[in-house]
Amino acid sequence: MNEIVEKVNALSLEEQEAKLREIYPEFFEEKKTKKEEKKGLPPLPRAEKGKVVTRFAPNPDGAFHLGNARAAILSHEYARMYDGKFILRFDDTDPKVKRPEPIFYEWIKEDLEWLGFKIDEIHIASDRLEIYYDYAEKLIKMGKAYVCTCPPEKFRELRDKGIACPHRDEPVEVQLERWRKMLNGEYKEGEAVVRIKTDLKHPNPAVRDWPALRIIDNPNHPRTGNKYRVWPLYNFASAIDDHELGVTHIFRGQEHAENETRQRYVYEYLGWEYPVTVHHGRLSIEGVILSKSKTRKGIEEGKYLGWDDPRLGTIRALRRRGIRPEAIRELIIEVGLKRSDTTISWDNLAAINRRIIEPIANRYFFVADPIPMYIEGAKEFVAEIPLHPDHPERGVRRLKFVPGKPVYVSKDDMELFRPRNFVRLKDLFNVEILEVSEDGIKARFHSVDYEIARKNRWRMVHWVTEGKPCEVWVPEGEELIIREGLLESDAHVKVDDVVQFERFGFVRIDEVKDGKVRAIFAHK
RNA sequence: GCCCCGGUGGUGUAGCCCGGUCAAACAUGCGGGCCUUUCGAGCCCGCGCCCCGGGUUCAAAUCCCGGCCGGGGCACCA
Repeated sequence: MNEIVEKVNALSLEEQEAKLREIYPEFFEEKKTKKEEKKGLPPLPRAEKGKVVTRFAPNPDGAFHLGNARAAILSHEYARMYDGKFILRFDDTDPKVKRPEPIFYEWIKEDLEWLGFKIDEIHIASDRLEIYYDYAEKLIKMGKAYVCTCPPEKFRELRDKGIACPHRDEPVEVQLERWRKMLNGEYKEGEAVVRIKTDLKHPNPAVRDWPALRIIDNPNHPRTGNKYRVWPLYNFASAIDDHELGVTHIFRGQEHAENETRQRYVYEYLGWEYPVTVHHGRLSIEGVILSKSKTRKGIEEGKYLGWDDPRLGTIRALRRRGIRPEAIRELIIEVGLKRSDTTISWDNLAAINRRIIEPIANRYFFVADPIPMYIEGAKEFVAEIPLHPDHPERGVRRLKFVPGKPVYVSKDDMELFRPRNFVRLKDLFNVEILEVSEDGIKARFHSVDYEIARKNRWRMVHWVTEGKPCEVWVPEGEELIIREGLLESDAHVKVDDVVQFERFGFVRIDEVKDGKVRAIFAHK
């Protein structure tokens, strides 16, 4: 053996390769295909073209955010990749703790569509309660489920010891009677629960005889009101529906990994095949709160302006900032289906987004915190500046300089305005700074030629003459900074435009009202 | 405490299943240069990583064992 290895090692790499080609040509074939698979998402196990069915099952108790987007985008992406079907299923079976709200059913659908999803089917769990009841009854009849009336603490105690609760092994007729009492309202909330039988000695106590349906006295559910008092829990409704709707592949966060173990019992009892599951890690974005409960609290306390507050990580907030759906999609695909948690940085998302919006965003001058600059010795001049430097065909904006009237420059450039410094007003002319005071800047016309500024390495600033009022909201962590300023008057922007304020950053126009513009900062 | 799952540059991912082509690739970031009427974009150069310790092997980021660190679950929530 060693001898052979010695021999092989004695050969040069080329010789080894040549020999290998001779005796095992397939080796090289395999490598080629491996390389090609690298782009985009990896192939899905047990997936057949035309037969893949995926679903996204959010609880409509809050707005859709970047964290949820991972499961949603992966599900949709694979459905398309395999010419399959993508289902949106609202998991609204908790009218109490995680109470659904009507508006979120709409918003989630809208947000998915904005992301470019084609939704093949929509199902709502609260419409399907009777299906769950049928299966519950079926499982009870099979002796695979029972009605437990132990107080929760009592049950937990027994469960941890691996002991059956007193109701577990009672005859089916007794179970059915109790099941009817649950449905009839003869038990109050908390008095009875349907449990799925599992291995009582399962190493993980959390999976032992898990609860499948419980009672809620006054559900006042936004869709079904008080029609139903018995509600399925997540694991039960989800297990039934994934099979009923023909789901073949499930994408969900790793926090659900143990739920798979639980749900498999139902599949085993009913003789169903469990879908292929992919558990991915949690996705968060640097410095942004995604948690629905924290977001809701912040809104209630008045800290945030709403679910689309630009500081938030909801899809609506990102959209409002000028993040494009393709950028979000690209980001999620890049992060892929890794099981570990990932915290992506704003830089990362911004870089992807910038590449997408840079070619479409027209350029304008926005002067934040304007300071007047009085220029002596200059003649009237109209600056004609392309809307986009790489696309002259889009036309120009015109900014007119009138002698005797000041131009406005930004306080952000203050360090450049020192007496005897030279600066170029971009696309206008070069000036020498004479004096800086509280009232403004005094400057003297120097020359028109750009080459002069370039050769002397004079810095360039943007400016406006008579701008229109404009404010830019700049989210910075928990803060929302409002920059007041002037937007060049020839900027014909409308709501939803994504533009670049030169030397300031990319923004999305959020509102144009009474001649005043509000923009939201996306990124540099 | 019990039960899962992870750990590759500052950040995100590829490679791990099937050990050698990996002194590790791509993107972003940072530093520098070129170019350019945006200290923008683009182009070029540079910086920087296999959690630790053992083991198996001619050969380990890759396989095995142990540790450390991180995440998740242990709800009549989803």
